[in-house]
Amino acid sequence: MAKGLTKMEDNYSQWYNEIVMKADLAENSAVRGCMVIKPYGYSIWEKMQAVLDGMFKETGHENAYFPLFIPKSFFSKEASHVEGFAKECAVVTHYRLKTDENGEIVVDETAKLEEELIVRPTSETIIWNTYKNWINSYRDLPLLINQWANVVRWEMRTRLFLRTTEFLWQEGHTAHATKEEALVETKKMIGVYAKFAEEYLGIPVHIGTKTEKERFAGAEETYCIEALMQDGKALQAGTSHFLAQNFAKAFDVKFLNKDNKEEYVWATSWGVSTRLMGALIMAHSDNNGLVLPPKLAPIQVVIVPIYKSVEELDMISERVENLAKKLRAQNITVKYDNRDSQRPGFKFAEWELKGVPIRLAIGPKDYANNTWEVARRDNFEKQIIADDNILEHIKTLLVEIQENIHQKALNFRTQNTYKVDDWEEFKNKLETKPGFIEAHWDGTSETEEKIKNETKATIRLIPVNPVLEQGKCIYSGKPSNFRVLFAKSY
RNA sequence: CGGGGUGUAGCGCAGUCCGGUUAGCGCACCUGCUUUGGGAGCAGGGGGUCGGGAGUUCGAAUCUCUCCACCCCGACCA
Repeated sequence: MAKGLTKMEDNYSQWYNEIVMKADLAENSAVRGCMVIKPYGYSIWEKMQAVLDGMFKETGHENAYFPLFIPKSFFSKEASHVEGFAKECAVVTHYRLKTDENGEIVVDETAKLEEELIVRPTSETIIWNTYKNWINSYRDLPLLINQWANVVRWEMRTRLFLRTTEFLWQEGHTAHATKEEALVETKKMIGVYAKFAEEYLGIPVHIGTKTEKERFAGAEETYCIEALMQDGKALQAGTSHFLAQNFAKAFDVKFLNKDNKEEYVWATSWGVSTRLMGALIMAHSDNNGLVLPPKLAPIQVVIVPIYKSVEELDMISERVENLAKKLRAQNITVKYDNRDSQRPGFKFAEWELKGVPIRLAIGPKDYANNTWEVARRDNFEKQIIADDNILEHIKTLLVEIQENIHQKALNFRTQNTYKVDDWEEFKNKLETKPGFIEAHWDGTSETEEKIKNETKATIRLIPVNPVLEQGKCIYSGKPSNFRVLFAKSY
């Protein structure tokens, strides 16, 4: 058991916070609600970015960059959009400081902005204002743009990675000639997110649409992926919105079609954020610390030497460097932990805390026998492997660990997903064994609201292709044709 | 933003109620020696705006006011 790490079953949120900090992923900063992402944590984010960026480009998107500031007036152009974000905006009102008579630095009241600038909470408005100039003809469409950026949402309560005032994300903003094409894009991108979650994060996700209440401000349809965390709460891991012609109308973005007729452009937007870091931590980690899927681990293999003398270390180091070179040639990231200041046991514990998938140890015995001790982070199994086979073994093992992590998460989700048809059981499950609940719903916002108020559970999503079956709404008893997915959520 | 809690060395804490030597302890850090197959031992050493500001007092980590930050529970949200 890791020293000083709170157990997940004793206090889940404390366990989470400790992993984030002890594994050197991030820490709180001097600014309320804003975190410092530390190098180890940031390198995981960089890996996520690289993979996602590649997937966006494969699907025809290009990167661009739009301003951090948005004129206040832009927000009022789309009614539901402003309503959704107004309560959590940072506003820039002045552009100068001065030293007052007491030598204090104060805001120079004479330097007041004519129109306040909003620090973007999301970029639909500034982007659609720009698209107006870019789009004239159907030949300019589709316009497939993504931007990597930081955004600010002034949340009341923040948590490292899960909800910070400033966060990093990507936001795709596409423009299309037809509704059908925009809908295809919306679904395509939620598919990209789901593939990324399953294959890279190793997190199984459900795909579906949000209810009207939970929909993005300004969207006509919101697709989402939802994942289950180890405390039985759901986490929205990515969203893709069909914005219809709402923003085109708000910003007057029209194009001439082949028949020389003016039409409004159809829009989508989609995003994932550093919240994925939170998902990654909460989905896989254990009481020994972080567990990273090999595909996203900054260090895939760590090598710890065991020695008694400098001569012994030199001998071992030569063999280690030899293997490290071969591993790097296969694009496997290796860390040789030859610090003399720490003993092996300390290093073992530390690299487990940091989630490194594979640990190799080599001491005099292994050196003499031409072997390596191989330990996996996901299930703690140890094996002695001959030097001749070590390269192939590691390659296979990395694949195996990636799969095993995903499988474990999938098993967990299966064991914590319940079909419930009785209201009392519904409430009881949420209190005693939270997880996903598949239940019938009458399709009304009133019922959704009442269920939320009485149980804290929300409809996470409406399945894309629901299994049709006759049933009765868990709350109202009214008829329903399929089940929706309920859970308590982050 | 409402309720509760916390803030003393890099980390974890004692001291605060009841003001009074030079503010302690453990881990970490530095030096040396011995060690090294699951979080080493001994010896020596360095490090403090007691969260910030103002006030009460001969004297404040301790009392008062105020501001800030963090944690937990709600409401809001990715």
